[in-house]
Amino acid sequence: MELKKYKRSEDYSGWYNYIVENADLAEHAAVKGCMVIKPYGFAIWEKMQQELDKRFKDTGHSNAYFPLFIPKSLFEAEEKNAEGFAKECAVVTHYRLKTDPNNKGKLIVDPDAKLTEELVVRPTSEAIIWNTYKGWIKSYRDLPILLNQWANVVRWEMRTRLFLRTTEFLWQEGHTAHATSEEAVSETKQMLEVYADFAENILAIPVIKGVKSANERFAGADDTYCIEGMMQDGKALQMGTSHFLGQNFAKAFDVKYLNKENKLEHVWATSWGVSTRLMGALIMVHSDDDGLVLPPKLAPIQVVIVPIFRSEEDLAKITETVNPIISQLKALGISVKFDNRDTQKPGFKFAEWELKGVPVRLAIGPRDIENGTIEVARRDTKEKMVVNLTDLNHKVQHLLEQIQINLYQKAIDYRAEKTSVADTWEEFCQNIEKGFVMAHWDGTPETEQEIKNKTKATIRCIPLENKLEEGKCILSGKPSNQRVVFSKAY
RNA sequence: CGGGGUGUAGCACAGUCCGGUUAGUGUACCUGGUUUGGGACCAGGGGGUCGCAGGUUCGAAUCCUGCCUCCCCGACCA
Repeated sequence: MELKKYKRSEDYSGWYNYIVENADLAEHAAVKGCMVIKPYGFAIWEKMQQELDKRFKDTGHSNAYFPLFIPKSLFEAEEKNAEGFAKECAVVTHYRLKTDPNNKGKLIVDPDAKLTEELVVRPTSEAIIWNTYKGWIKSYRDLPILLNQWANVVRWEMRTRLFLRTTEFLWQEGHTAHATSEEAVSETKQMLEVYADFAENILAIPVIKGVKSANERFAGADDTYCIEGMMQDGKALQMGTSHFLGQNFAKAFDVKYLNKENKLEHVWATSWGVSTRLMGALIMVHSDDDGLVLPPKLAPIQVVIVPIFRSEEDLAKITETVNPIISQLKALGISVKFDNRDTQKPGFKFAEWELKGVPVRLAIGPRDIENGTIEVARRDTKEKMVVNLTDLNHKVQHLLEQIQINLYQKAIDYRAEKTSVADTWEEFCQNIEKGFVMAHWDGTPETEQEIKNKTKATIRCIPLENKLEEGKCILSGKPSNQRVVFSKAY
């Protein structure tokens, strides 16, 4: 373990990388653009999965699994989708290697093992799934289909960052099929609500729910809904999307059903996903110069107990006191780690568990044993207090709830502080450097592109439940009836 | 793909310009001792094809050529 080196305020991306690597979340792999998610990081992802999966099941979805490879002819069926992803697809062209006759001990691709049809490594699964749905759907009685899959996908991005954008990443993708447009739209919105609820109540990250402009829409969708969060550098991060796909994929894959009137109709579709990018959001929203700060609901270890001892006898006494505490906390559903290593000093352990973001730390030594007390420290505010052992269970339980709430509140306050309203172009240019700017827009892709060229800011979304008001576009001056969220984004 | 860096012990780096003992420092690791309420101290020790491949030279971490990695900035990013 080395001493901390990066400050959030001075070198944001250095700070971010430092936390990812030193909190044992992930590291760069031997493959360009890919990462190894380490056990501690993966434990957090598993908690996210559990929370999300429960919500998917509660809203009637089941899990399934589709292939990693998509034949090129299927992939290209939905034209816009194919076009949108074409330039970042990994493609399998051969299925065999052989020893190099000219270079002993080396392998070459066997030219005789060329595939007759190339396979696209999925960047998203609409194509393979809708090709499958074609065989499953004949009648309105077969609908809706409500599926989700947990999978890896590959998108050959030019530039990658741990968790935020990696060549291979883990995600879930929901793919549903419906008899009517209304039903599909309502599914799209329902899943957006699920994501928002998860983000705010579990990740403790406030999000803006909205619709994407045409420029930012998913390739192949009629509408893309999203949740957008603000990071501690004022930039936006798209944290989840839910797409209303209309009948685009049904038409591309010829998926029709007979309705009650015995007429053939194309099926309506949605898809929705969140990825390991959420790990990045979690880090960037809550953490500080001492390391990771985890919301209690996602912390693999919620409480760490650090004994302070000189001798074996001291430790034995402490262990005797601590054991019942551990059982009691565990009985309350709290995950506890007793760090009784005798190879590290307490100060070292304090720093290490702070770096790893454990929400609550308990320290207990001979002094406490004598007084029947224990020291309780919270990660988010660094406050310490000494409490009686008799009060401990409730105290800890309460504290975990408080930390969860406090992290959310801090994030929402920060966002409010960094969000401004702009009515002139000058104001806009000034404020966009700080964070979100609410401004009028004339609704055209050209204007949005122009603003992006000039400022690097994009429309993150048109907020749902937006209040309507008359105004003039920040750039073109043309009339507009609502403000949209502008920001620089990851 | 363009610009800028970078690659030397697990990690962070010095040494490279100007070639020349046995490649060094901090940290981590191992052993022993003293320590332990905020990242301990002392002593001893182990660990290196100096990114890879060629070349120049009596001699290369250092000079030359080619290739590659990773990072940062940009373009790209459903």
